[in-house]
Amino acid sequence: MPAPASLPALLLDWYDRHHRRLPWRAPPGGRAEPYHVWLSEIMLQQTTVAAVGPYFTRFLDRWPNVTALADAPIEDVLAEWAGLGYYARARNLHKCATVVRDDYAGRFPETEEGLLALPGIGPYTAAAIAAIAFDIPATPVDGNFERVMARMHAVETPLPDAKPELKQLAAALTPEHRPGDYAQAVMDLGATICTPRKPKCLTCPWSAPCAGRIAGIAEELPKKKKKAPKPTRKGVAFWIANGRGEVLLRRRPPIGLLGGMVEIPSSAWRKEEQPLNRALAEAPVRTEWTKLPGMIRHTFTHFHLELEVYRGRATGSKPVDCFWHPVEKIGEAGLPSVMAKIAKHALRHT
DNA sequence: AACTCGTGGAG
DNA sequence: TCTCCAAGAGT
Repeated sequence: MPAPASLPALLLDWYDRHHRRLPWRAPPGGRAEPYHVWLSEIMLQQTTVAAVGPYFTRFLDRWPNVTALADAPIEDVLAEWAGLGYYARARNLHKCATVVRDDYAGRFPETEEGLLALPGIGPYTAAAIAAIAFDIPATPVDGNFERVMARMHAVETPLPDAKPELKQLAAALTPEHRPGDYAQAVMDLGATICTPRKPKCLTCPWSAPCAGRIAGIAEELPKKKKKAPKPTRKGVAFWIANGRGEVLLRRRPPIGLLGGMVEIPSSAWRKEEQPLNRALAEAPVRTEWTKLPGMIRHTFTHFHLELEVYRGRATGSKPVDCFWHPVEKIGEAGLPSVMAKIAKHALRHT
């Protein structure tokens, strides 16, 4: 009578039969490039595989290695990242590339601790790169890992309080053999079988030993604390054209919300409705304004935004902190999504 | 420790 | 429409 397969072995067997071919994964039998693993893991932070795909391909096409990325102007990196969100990732991505170029001769450090010290690389990403690129038995505990462990061990403590316990349970299970494939297997399991809603326990390779399934509470796990409701902020955006088919844009301050990104100038975004003349006084130029119909609605991580759009023409010199950009090339301006939404709305009413 | 920081798809 | 949420990190 053969001994029952270990949990990791069970999952690796499932992974070998079901794993998805993704642009950043090495072909079967091949070795994953640290640069590819790093770039994909940064992009995948709080971001879906579907959203990352085209960005990863474009970055790799434009900057085929970490030194090329480090040599690029930060403005180019931010423009290429536009639309993917969480722009501090792009700022830290470029900073990290320069550190790897200048302090590590263009090669990523091959230890979890070394990776953890780099900008934009936290506990999850350091473990992911270590395991996937360097075959180190590290445990990258992401949302998938937490959900799978909470169910497997029927942990009823709500997140985020349960994080230390879930991390410990995950680490105790990490195999010495194929740790990178194992980590990706757990994440694939969480993404396709052990999903937040309606987990497919009938086809799960870990169904038999799963305490959450046995107790009939798998779908209720992990428990989470309730989130605070999002407030709404309001403002006025300014679509300002000149006589040469150009629109006035501006670069935001280098930190904070949309830090370093190109924007369509707007008034401050306030919690309360503001008098129109106060908002217009915050425009980068003084001119005659036409209110465009409708409104822009956009939701950020922690607040809703409502923007009215006013169109105007600039005749004099441009404000010092702004620049002109051809309207027909607005798609290449590197606008974050909320700004692209404003531009689309303005062009529809021009 | 709690808060900030985007976006688009799913239900 | 509205909430949830996806391979988290920095402060």
